[in-house]
Amino acid sequence: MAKKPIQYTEDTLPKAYEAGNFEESIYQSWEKAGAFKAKINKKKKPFTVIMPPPNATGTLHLGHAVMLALEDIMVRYHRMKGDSTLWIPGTDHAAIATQNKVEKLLAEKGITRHDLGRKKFIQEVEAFVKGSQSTIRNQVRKMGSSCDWSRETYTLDEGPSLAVRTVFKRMFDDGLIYRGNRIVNWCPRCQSTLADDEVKYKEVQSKFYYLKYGPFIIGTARPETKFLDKVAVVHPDDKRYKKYIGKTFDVPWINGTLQGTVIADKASDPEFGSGVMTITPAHSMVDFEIAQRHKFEIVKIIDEKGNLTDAAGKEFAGMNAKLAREKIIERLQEKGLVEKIDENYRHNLSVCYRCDTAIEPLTSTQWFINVDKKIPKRNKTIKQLSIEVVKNGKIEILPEKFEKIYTHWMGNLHDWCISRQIWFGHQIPVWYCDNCHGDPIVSIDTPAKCPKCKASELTQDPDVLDTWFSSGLWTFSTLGWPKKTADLEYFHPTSVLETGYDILFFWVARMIIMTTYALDEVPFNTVYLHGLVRTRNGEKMSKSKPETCIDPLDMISKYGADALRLSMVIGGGPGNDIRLYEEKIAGYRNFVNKIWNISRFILLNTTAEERATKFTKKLIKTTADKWILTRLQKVIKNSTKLIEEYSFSEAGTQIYDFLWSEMADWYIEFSKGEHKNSAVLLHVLRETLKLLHPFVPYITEALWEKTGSEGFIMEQSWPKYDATLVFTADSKKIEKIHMAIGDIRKMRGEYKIDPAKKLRAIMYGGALTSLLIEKKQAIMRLANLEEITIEKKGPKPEKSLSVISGGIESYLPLEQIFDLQKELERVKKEMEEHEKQLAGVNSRLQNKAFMANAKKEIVDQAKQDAAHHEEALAKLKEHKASLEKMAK
RNA sequence: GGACGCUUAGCUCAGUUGGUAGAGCAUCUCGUUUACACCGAGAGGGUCAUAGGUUCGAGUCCUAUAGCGUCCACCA
Repeated sequence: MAKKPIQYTEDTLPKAYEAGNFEESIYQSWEKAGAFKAKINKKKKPFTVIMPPPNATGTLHLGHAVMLALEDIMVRYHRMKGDSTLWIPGTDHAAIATQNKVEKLLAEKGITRHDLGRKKFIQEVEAFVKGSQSTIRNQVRKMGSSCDWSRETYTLDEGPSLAVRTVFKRMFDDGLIYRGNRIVNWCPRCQSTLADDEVKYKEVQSKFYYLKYGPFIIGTARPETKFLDKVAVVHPDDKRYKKYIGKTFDVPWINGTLQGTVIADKASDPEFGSGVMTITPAHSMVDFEIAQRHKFEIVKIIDEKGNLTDAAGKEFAGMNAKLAREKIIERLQEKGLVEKIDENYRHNLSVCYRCDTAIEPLTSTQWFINVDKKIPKRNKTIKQLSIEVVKNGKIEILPEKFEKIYTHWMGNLHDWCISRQIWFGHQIPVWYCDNCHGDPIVSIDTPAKCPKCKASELTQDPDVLDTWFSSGLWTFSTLGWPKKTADLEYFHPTSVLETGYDILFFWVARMIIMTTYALDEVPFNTVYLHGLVRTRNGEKMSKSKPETCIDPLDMISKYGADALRLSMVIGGGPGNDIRLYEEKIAGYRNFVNKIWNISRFILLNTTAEERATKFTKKLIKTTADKWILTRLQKVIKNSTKLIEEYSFSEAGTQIYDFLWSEMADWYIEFSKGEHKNSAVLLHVLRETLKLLHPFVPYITEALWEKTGSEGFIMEQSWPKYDATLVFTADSKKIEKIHMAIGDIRKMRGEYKIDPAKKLRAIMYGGALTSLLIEKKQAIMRLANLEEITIEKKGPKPEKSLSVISGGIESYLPLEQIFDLQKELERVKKEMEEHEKQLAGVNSRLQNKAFMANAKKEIVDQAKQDAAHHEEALAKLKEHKASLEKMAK
């Protein structure tokens, strides 16, 4: 760091704070000093946050920026509070997303992954990841994130990979992971399964066909799946069809005649269409479940490529299912089986959330996690465990409303399909024996030979795991599990998980599932969910509309990371979306600059010796000193409480208001006069910088150094509320002085007195007279007076403007001004205001019910208010009379 | 279809257990006084979405309605 100058001058301190000149070097010196490094200290409480790992190949967007800002606030606050604080950064391999990206790059060269083969393709992906990983790391640094880089983890690192295989093996042994032929969401483009929540819906318009099915009319949007619909389902209570239940009959159908059976099941909605539906178990989730309940045969009609199977009959087999639709309808029409076709059917089409391709539900042999099976020895399902920890408060979700949403989602969770037919990711730790084709071999390490036939020709399952499987282990796989590390023992469960509410199900729920299962421990105690960043008009920022997007990196270089952080944190709460626009960021840049200039004033007006002197109570001198110290205690108390409650916005706002409206607008103004007290100026500044540090780490660190303070501000202790620095009575006196100055300013403004004109004033201060005398210079300067007469009390000066508030009477002799009429108007207006207020208060005081029911403090306050207004009115009345007399 | 949230000054939002509405930006007027024009002083601007109810008293609690939004489920 730069050498501390003995005395600052206008030249050594620039007028404006240029974030770009400070941020990088400050971050480097923190990192170099090891200030982010967490240390285990059993005497201290741990505070642990794991960073939701950005995609290794991504770039920083506003979602990351909000996340980093909020997490850094929590982390810096706890570090200053003295907790052993750990924030682990990391990156995610993001299986499908990354593979798609690399495939796209290869496609530009006309290569497919199959041309390369698995091994070479993975090398290609890994090279790509290595190249772009450093980008996101540096961008995370730019935000000022104080995370422990020595513990950085990548989801494909050896540690997390071992954790993945270990959990897989254990779940398999516990019978929770199984391989089964079940219906899954299949993306024909990605050629892979998707989890239920990776499916999105898109409204489309299509044809809807009404077909004659034996004695019934059935409706469908997808006739190409209906070849083998042998079962018609009616609602058990539907009187129209009761007589058919259990009957079988011949149905003329696409390829000849089928034998149809009618069954009853509540899944059929009597209100919808004709109230009869046929089922296609292999290609509809609902139908699959009905078929399972009734143990019907499940035949695949469409294969993984989207083509019709042999089950469609010779004529149709091998055709693309969608293209075959018209042909099938033609066939049905020939047979007179088409009742009618609705051309304008609107419905939701399920599509892949990655590539927007229509999902084909189909049956396939995949790996699943059974969510409804009891865990051996624990006698509970993972679903039950996951619901329980939220219900009993071991995990608190903020905002609270998401607890309900979470519980509902978890309650309806189906078995989780975890295998993906892609190459990039954690390959499933299962091997098949090429010799005896026995049971799958599940193993943490690559097995040498088949345990059954001892053959060494083993083939590993080609599939990889859903990326959320490894993310689900993230709180403990980053800490070394399955090894019993000191980190794991000390830092787990983590304290807060902070992330966007859009990945509550994808990730947060998965972490709860996996951690309660594997560790019998919650992954975190609190979940803080932030909202989406939107444009000024509330639109989503989307990459497809670049004009709506704000690039956080642009904003950092333009306004500084501190300003960007504030603009995303202030005005937002948990779960609420944040509207962000450039003027807002500029506004907080102005505040950051204000911090700079407050400090600049103090630095220019103090000596190096003063800066080296420790603050003690003996150095308190004036009433104003006591006032600012009292206000400081209040803001320390409030902001601490608010941060503890996760109300970062309100905490930040209070510190902001304190510094700007109290410290700068009043205390510094007072300090320009005869009562400058360097010790208090410096003390309040230092304490406020500490309070601000979690929000705006860079400028506070820069100024900490300039004030000649020891060490880093990020390593200082969080300010403590000190009741001995609270001076309530003196504090109130100062506020009355503020009011009196405000009154004179208002009179000048309303009366349109030339602002440059210095006035003469008379003030009667009553009990505050001595303080008025003490602050005489300041009052003259702030109200722009050339002469002031201060008395305890006295007769109302003839021919003068007057205002009374807080027990101080202020008069501006009128010969300086000329417009009597205006002053009369103003006095009338002021009287009206007092009368209005008085009427309100009196109506309450005269209300017997109010007097009987309201709390004592409220009644007392009302009485005081009434007295105050009455007194003011009396004085104003007198003043008005004299004005009227003059006017005549 | 189910659940939830929002509606407060022109804009973005605060408003703590019910006590009579606030901030920032924008607008208007004025201003170079020991930091800051990325600033200072002052002003205007709200029947707190609507209609009922509880209460001495409702922006705040309850009910209904409207508009907007989000999530879940997807209907063959």
